[in-house]
Amino acid sequence: MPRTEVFDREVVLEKAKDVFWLKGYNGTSMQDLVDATGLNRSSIYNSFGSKMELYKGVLHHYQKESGELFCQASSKADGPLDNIRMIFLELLSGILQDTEGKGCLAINCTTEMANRDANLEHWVARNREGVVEHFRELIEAGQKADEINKNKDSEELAQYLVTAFQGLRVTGTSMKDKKKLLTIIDNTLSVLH
Amino acid sequence: MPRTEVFDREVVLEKAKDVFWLKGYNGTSMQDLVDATGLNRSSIYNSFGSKMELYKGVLHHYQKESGELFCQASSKADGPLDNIRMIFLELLSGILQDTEGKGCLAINCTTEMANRDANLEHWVARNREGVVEHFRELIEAGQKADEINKNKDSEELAQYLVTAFQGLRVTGTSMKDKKKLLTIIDNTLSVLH
DNA sequence: TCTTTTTTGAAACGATTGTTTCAGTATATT
DNA sequence: AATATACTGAAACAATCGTTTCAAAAAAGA
Repeated sequence: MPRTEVFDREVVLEKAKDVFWLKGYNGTSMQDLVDATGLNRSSIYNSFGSKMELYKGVLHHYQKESGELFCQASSKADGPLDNIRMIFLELLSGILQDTEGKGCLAINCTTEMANRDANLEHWVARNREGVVEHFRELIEAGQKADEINKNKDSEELAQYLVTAFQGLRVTGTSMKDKKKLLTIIDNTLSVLH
Repeated sequence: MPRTEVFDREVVLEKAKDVFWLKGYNGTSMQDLVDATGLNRSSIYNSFGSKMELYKGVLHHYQKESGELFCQASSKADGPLDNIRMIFLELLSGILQDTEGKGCLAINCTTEMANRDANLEHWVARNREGVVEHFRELIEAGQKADEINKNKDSEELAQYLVTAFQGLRVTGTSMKDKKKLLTIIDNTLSVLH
């Protein structure tokens, strides 16, 4: 009976994501989204409701695929500690490739929007907790494998690593010296020993 | 002959700062600035030129007074290493007092605007360099006083500390657990030993 | 007090904001 | 092929955007 959606929802979210990522929520106009997605205004409202709902859809989509960085790191890594190092090296690679200065969508959302919308605030907090847990598991595995100091609390170390991770992402926006960024990573990871 | 300005430029910048800080550049309207400063629209344009020029004036004003945190830390500190710790504790205090979730104006500018305006990009980079230098001086003093590991490069440690500082500020926006934030600081500073 | 200079207030500017409307088109099922 | 459904396109919505305009008001020096 009904006509089916002619566009791929995931592809649209991907394209919308790029715009929000580059320009931020308030810096992105509906016209920007129309241009970027190729959809008509009414189609966007028909399928996503509003600009804010589209933004939240983009964040949800981003969260699903943000595990990619961790998968990539995991596949290249030799053991838990090296896995953690690889995560930071993947971040470094992302920073150096980020010629547009888009930064991190989650951090951009944190600094721009989290204090204006309770839903976004919760999303940011939960997203962070997910990364903390991933780090914690890697740290505990590293402690079992005697690669990481067993006297240190894995939760505390994980909180520390996520903070360092976010800091590196912010630093990488205004400072793209590879050598300096590498020494920052080395110093960061030295806490695990 | 001329009529003098009836308002205090610094006070206006201070009030405008609060709005930009809370809502971001794109999230702040000219009407918001009129309401917050109490000035008339034409007075703002007469004295500051445009919204963007006012924003840059606010950043300049912010930079001048941002040294306050470091002064406060310095006055309370007992030696260079303790000074560094005090800087992080002052940041922690600021995070816990920041009930509106304003975050850090410099970081907000970095993530929202630095990739859209070359002037702001340079401001962010120079602002960061200033903090790096302050940390480097404290580190070198700490090394001379045998409080900080002399085998580590002071510039590299300073870069690391600034990154950690920025990370803590971002983390503090979505996670306000004082105990956890304190252990993050402890882990961060353990690199200096 | 008169003159000169600048700020002030209010209104209006065109452009753009996010959103809605609706007639027309396209498609999957009956 | 007919029908039912919902997507598409273009125009228009009121509201707000950043900015400009200009006459009136205010204050310092003459």
